[in-house]
Amino acid sequence: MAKILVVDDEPDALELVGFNLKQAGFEVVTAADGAEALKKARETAPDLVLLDLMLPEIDGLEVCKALRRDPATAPIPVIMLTAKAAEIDRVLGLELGADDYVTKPFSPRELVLRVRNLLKRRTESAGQPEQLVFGELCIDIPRHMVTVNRQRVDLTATEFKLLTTLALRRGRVQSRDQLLQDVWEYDNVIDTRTVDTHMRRLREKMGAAARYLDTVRGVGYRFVEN
Amino acid sequence: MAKILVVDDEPDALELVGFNLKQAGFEVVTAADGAEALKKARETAPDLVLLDLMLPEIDGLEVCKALRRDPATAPIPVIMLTAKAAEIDRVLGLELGADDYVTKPFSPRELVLRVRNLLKRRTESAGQPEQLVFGELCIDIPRHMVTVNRQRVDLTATEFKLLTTLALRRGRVQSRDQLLQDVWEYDNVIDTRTVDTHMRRLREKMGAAARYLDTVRGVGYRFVEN
DNA sequence: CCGGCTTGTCACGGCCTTGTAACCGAACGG
DNA sequence: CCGTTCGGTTACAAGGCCGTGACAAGCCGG
Repeated sequence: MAKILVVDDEPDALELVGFNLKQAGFEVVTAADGAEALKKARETAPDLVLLDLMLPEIDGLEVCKALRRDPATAPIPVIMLTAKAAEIDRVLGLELGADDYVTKPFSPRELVLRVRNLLKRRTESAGQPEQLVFGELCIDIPRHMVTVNRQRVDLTATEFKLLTTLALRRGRVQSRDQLLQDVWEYDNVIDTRTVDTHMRRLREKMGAAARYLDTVRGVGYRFVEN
Repeated sequence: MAKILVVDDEPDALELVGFNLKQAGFEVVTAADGAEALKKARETAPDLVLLDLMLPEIDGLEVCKALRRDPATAPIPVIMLTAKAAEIDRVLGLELGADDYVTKPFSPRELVLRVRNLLKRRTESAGQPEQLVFGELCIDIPRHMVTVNRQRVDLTATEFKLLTTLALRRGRVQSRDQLLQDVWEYDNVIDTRTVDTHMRRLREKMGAAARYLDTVRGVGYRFVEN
């Protein structure tokens, strides 16, 4: 699902938070101090950072500021973890760029809820188009529905994901390996020829609209407009 | 249908507006000055106020402001009636809380149209609809009641929430995880197959109306209209 | 304290999806 | 013009997904 960097100097807290997030289906990366946090934030490109306010050496607020200064990590939302519920700290944290805060002790539910909310807000405001229309072809992502000439086309889950992945990166050629990563999600046990079979099934089902699916010999596939 | 309070000091105008609104099927209450308007607004709880800008003693703008100050009348939409088309007045009126304005002389059609539009906007923006009707299926959210072909269907709390969650996001496919989040509220201990069991129970109870509950293999469930 | 209702889990089975292998035509390079 | 490589096509077996029935634990009213 989403990758989360958890920063806390107490191993117990790290363990607890990590466990709950993993339970909720998140991928978890940890860091024990500010320097490590900044390093891992750049290296692993997490979708969200859970940052303890109280850290040795570098303060949590400093880490937050540093994250914001680095263009590579600036857009990553930060949730501050703090034991003090003091309003000053909250405001300060928000002013310094934290997107939300949770006070210790927190319930796992609350934590997961905050994380999910923040991620949802981000992805929503990132605003991927919900509907892709190319001539007679219409792809409605939330409805999981594809039509060609107003006629419904029945696609399986994998076929749909393959089509949308190509359509969202239209124009750009995607290698089979790339597609396996995006559509099959890092299941690199899978043969690259599998992609070909799925492309064939897609083309067969899409009839006239198959012309949007272009093969680039020796490289991969691409979605062509027009 | 809806109750409308018309405020104007000229009896002729009152008569004219009242007649047209009644013709259009509205219930009409009248007031000849600001004091009476405020009194009747509190007493009769109209769905909308049609307010002349030029009033003796208390100005229309003052009446509008007063309506907004009183919590009992604050949410009622106000349409301002004015002879001067001056932009300043319009902005002022809107800033002071009027929701729309109509300039005199106005056509009855225009007036009724504005009233209808404003009422529609209000009920729509009042957030979620209270009743969802799809052919033979009727879901009454505040009453926690579902009927199919005018026949009551007895749903448990979970079943009802599952149905309304799907119906409110109708069209969109919801993954099992998403449904667990929305219906079971972040109790992430629960098995995703539980959703299937509840869907089965829902379908069983809903008889003919089960056709609205659509399975999207490999993805989740969705509520389909028609 | 009992009995019924709600609710989460599990096992079973059919069907569809899906990954892979084999075959073959097309493209490409020399 | 031929050989090689790449990708389209076909067929198939394994496995996943989901509907279904059954069941036990929890909860609540009587």
